[in-house]
Amino acid sequence: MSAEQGDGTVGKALDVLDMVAAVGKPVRFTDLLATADYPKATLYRLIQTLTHQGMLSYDPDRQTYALGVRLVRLAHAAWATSSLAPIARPYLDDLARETGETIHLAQMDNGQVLYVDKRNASRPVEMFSQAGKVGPAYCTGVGKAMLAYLPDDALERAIQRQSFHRFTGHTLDTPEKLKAELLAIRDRGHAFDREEHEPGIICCAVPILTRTDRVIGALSVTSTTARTSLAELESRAGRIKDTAARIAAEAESWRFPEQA
Amino acid sequence: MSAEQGDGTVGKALDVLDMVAAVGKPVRFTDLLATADYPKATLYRLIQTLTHQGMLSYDPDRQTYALGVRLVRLAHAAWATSSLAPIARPYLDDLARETGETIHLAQMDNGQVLYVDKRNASRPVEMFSQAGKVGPAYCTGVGKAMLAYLPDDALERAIQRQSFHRFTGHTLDTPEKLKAELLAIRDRGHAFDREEHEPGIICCAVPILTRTDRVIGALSVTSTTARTSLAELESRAGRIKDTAARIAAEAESWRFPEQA
DNA sequence: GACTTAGTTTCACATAATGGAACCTAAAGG
DNA sequence: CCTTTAGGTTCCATTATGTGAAACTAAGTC
Repeated sequence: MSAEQGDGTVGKALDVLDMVAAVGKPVRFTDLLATADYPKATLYRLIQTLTHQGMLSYDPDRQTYALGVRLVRLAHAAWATSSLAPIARPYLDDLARETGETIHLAQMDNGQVLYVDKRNASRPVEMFSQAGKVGPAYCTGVGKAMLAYLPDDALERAIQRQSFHRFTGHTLDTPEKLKAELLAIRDRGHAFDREEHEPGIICCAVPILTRTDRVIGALSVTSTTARTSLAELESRAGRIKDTAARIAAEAESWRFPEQA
Repeated sequence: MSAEQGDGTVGKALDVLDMVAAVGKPVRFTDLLATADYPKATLYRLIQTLTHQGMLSYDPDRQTYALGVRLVRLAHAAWATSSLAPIARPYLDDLARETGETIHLAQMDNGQVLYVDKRNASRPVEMFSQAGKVGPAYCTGVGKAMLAYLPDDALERAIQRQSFHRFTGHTLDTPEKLKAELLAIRDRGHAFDREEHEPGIICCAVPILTRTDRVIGALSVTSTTARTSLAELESRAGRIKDTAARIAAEAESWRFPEQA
């Protein structure tokens, strides 16, 4: 939530956006001033610029700032541009229909898991209300699936900077346990979440890999211990892997259409 | 598509994002260099910064840049922060179910219409694939509904800078015709789109207004001339207005909960 | 009418962005 | 095999841009 102090002015501006995003509702100038430790004038100009650029919107009645419409436009493009999300859409639909379970599509975002899309057993797409969330990598099915297939150096870095929090009694809470688990995952080709993040919630996840074995995402089928056993979920593993492979294939052919 | 040359570095950086967004698929450095007229080194650093900040993602295999995940996170927050979209969601569902027609939720974005959410008669939410688009204000139902309730000065400005393009034979193509139409809309409380933007497409739209009559969005029921007549659509007007009023009420109470 | 509190502007100053040019590659051409 | 070209990256003197303390204004309080 605090300033990352990244690259120059642009970094600061994006910082401000993050702060506004973090609050989750329209903020007054002063609120931001309190959160950010930028001097008043600096923050002021930053906000002015962002507002001017359409990244923030200003409500003159209430004197509040909120994230602007330009973001929505950009995000729309991001979604469309992403090789993964739009391609995966119909596959997620199928998988959700077949399994009757909750489906997650995730990508790696700087050491964390970003849920990119979701299908809910009961309700249809909840884009933007459920997707877009981030979560820890080391204790979610999709997170572990992606970690397991990271190149060694990237994995090492990811593990080193990871801080472990025991969400439940099952959470893997040391680098060693995690590494052992990742090896096992690589071995069998799919990951489980055995109530490691939330009690009662289990899942089976597979990585989505390019031909060169680069991780571009992960796919999971999630359920509750009440509804489904881990063994039942594992019986789906083949089907999930198949789906992941199809998505990967299509993503690649779409993304690199020019090659012979 | 070309550089807007706005405020300083941040403006340029956002410009770059727009350019990447405009292409709609991963771009190489050179592609951008051709589009932007920034010097090589400048653009390079800009891109580096954006990549570093997670606003762009870099594919080292293909040496291409795409819009980054941070954008998705921010957009998620924008959606949640928006007083309108998340609140309107269930109402859109209801309206879609009742009418069996396509429903649009729109907001004003700097003189243009931004579609924020959509329900399709047949298919469920298509968030991000359909919403997020922008369109002209003067020849869409939602656009005119919002224009009609703008304060006089803002309206005047909006009309002045508007350039009129005749999309169909029915498009209102002069400021005068538009003004007359807007008065009529204000009079009856709802707007029509009489195939003004796309042939065969008609709609009935109402503005979403705060207690102080500020426009915060618009809501429309869209159909085709083949399916539905304008009169039939108008018969829904009361129902749509009612929905708009409920959305407005909830948006306000949520946004300004502190008042007595 | 003095006294906070919130937002906006100023201006001397220094950082951070600029961009021409040089420098790396790696692949294409002779 | 050596050259050329094109794509990509780094340098560095120059200066435009952004900085932030402080001054200022406009509303609320007491």
